[in-house]
Amino acid sequence: MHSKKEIDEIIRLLEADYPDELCSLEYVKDYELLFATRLAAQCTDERVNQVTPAFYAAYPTLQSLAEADVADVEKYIHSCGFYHTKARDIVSAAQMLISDFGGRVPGTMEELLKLPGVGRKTANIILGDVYRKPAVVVDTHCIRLSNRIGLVNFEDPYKIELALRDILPPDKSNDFCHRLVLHGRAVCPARKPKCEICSIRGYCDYGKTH
DNA sequence: ATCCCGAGGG
DNA sequence: CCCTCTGGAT
Repeated sequence: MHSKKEIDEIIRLLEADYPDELCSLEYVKDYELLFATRLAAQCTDERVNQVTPAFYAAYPTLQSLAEADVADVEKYIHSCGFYHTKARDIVSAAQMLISDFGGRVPGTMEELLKLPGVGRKTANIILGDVYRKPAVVVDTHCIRLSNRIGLVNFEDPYKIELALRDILPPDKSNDFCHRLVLHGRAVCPARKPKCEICSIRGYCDYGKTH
């Protein structure tokens, strides 16, 4: 169990470690972030960034994506994995954005969750990064690090989202989740975490015992 | 064999 | 809760 003072210190240390470049997905338009996030499911951001330039060049508008042939979209995103589902989701989400949301990415959780292939994680990315609303993004890194640190002791993503919403200051939760991702990649991966160089080791249940 | 900024369905 | 969807890197 961590005190509020300890939580604040963890936030501060991670801010110092990762001052900027919080979002590692490259995008220009809002819907590009939405679809890049969909592509990032069980795939590295690095690989997503590798395929999106050619993909968005081939389909430069939301309308062109809505009219796209799913099999052709699959060719561009194939290396990201789950390409049948992802291609279908992207094309039908593009259609729904046009038909139901005036061609704009909506700014509420309820509306975002109506889009095919958009779950709470993707929705929170949009709420946080596009609309600058309080958002808790729970992905594989957030699950692993918040458990190792000892902020939570369960794996269910929605339960973690609710727990972190209570623990973290609303105006800092989104950036904090981004930094957990960066820290997860650089210092605290699933295998062989580098506790010896970790800035928050003293506040981490796992780090204190390893 | 395990992991990567998950979502949907049973 | 479980399972499936998938390629690429380690």
